[in-house]
Amino acid sequence: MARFIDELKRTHHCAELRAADADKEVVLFGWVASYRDHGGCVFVDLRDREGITQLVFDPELSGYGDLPKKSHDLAQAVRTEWVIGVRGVVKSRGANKNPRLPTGEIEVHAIELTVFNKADTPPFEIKDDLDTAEEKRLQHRYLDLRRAPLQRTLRVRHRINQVTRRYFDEHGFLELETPVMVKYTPGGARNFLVPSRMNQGKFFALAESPQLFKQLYMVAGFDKYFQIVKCFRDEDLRLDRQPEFTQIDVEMSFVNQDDVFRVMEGLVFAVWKEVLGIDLHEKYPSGRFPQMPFEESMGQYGNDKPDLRFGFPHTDITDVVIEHSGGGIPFFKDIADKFTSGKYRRDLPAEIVKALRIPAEYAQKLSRTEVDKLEEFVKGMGAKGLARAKVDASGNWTQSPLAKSVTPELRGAINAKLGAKENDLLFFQFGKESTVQTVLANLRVHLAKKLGLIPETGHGGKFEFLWVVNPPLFEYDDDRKGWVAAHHAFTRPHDECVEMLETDPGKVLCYRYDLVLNGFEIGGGSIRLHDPNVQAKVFRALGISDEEARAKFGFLLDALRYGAPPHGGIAVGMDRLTMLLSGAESLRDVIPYPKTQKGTDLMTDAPSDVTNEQLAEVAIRVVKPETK
RNA sequence: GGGGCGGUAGUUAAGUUGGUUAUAACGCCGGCCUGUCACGCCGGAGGCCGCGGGUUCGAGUCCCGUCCGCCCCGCCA
Repeated sequence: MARFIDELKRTHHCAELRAADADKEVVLFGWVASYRDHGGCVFVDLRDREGITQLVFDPELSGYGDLPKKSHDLAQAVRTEWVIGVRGVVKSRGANKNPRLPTGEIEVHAIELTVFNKADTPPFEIKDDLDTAEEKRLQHRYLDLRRAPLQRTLRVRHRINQVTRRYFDEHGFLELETPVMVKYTPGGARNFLVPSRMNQGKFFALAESPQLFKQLYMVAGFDKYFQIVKCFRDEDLRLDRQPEFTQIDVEMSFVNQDDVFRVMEGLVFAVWKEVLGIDLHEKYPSGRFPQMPFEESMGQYGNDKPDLRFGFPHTDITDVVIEHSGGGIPFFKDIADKFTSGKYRRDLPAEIVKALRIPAEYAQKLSRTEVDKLEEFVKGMGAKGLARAKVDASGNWTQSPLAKSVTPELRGAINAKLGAKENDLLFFQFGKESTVQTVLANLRVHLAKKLGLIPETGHGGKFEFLWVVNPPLFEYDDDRKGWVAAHHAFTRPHDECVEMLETDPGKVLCYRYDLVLNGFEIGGGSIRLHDPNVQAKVFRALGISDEEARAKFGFLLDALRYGAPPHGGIAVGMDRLTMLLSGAESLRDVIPYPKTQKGTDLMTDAPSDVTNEQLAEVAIRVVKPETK
């Protein structure tokens, strides 16, 4: 029988003891966060997942177990990150309280010590405000996770999971599972492939989402489903994108878009209340989040996930430029001519001109050098340059490459459309629509950060929720010169748009929606197509033949014919939600064991080579890339 | 696939126009100290300057290549 653990059980955790516990005999287990050797006595900060308790090794009291009696030897009793157990007596600290610790009123005078395990000096200190490179932290993630900030974050994840389960259970949802190993389906995100040993030469895909299976649950009559589920996408990583991530996945029958919104708003309100203690009713008294049409979002913010914590909307001035035949500016004239000659159409992707107005009060905070540097910033995103203009008292443009050539008429019209006033700063982007949108969307956020307009997230943070609604069902694919599904081919078009499926597919709007928080898309979903006739029309508009549809989605199409209820749902990015809720700056800070930007795990060194024998079992031969 | 930033003791950084012994702080080790809690004081150890090649009398520093990490575009909801 070991003395500690077998005989001496832990009585308290390290954030538990208070003045009222004075004179109790206690047993604590934990890690040595730090020690302070005062020659006679030694102070030790003992840490577990709950907090810190100060231990005192005093030669007057000690002498049992691993705790030496002589003061000189006490100094050697423990080292940082050793795992120890202590039996001792709780004592008030009297005048020596530490107000910064919850347990600061007391300390535990150690009588008996055991060293469960010694520890090598860690590669970085286990402290809250660490500035060690993320690369080093990921190599020793178990040590990084020992730090309080990450422990707090994972507790937030835990809370979100618990609140989610309780919320959906109370609202009549069933938590049902779906396969991770699924049939490969083309389109959408790239799948991770899993070779089948028993069916050599064939492959499973890791599910990029439970999409089809949750719809089949609806056909089966389960009515309300949810799942907290891992999903996998073999795409390049970003700050807010990991190849393996968690979704709160939801599907409901007999609902419209607004019904889905209400359920999800209820969940978000519950999570904010229980995790952050924030009542979102103060900001959203109706319990509802605002909604914005997709088109408006693209027009004003250049993307479908606007950060509404600050202003700076864009303005599309293509029409103004066309009206003035380019207004003396060669690049503008070139674009205007293509429209007047009929080469470009306003209803198809083309070249556009957009402007971003920074009001004088903010513009004056930007130095000329800073504004010059923006040129490099936008070039990194594919922009050819960044035309700008400072507006003077009489509406003239200064500090601008456009100032000399622009006609007073166009300048006046643009000023009027933008509401430009003295000392405002105008930025212009023109060219391919998608590039202009991306560049200005990022420039808008970049400037807001530079100007300090983006407040802290997390506790006490500012939260701006938004539903982006009614996007087009199709988007134009310039390479294929045709319409392709903007999301997937099973989103329900607005009823009044159904007849335009054949005549004017670009104008067809659909019941698809994204939940946006502070510039991040934290959820997305749609009302699904349950009517086989409309489904057939959508396939036709996409140029998908019956055979092709059958080959790709046969089982779903079959299912829809056997009595599919009207249904719809949504998936919330649980990791992003945690990131925004906890104020973390990266998804990697809220995922316990994340991948690097190259999709590798620095701790386990995955992915790794496998043997030829392993490959032979699954009938795979590695063909080395040709050497140059 | 493309653009940008970075890699120097265990960690974070400094390192001049190329110049002889590569600095500092924290950490670590040893000594002293009974009220610290970022303890204090004294001393010490610790370097493949990411890797490979080149230029040069001489490279942490300049050039070429390459690997790794991060941010962005493409891609992806």
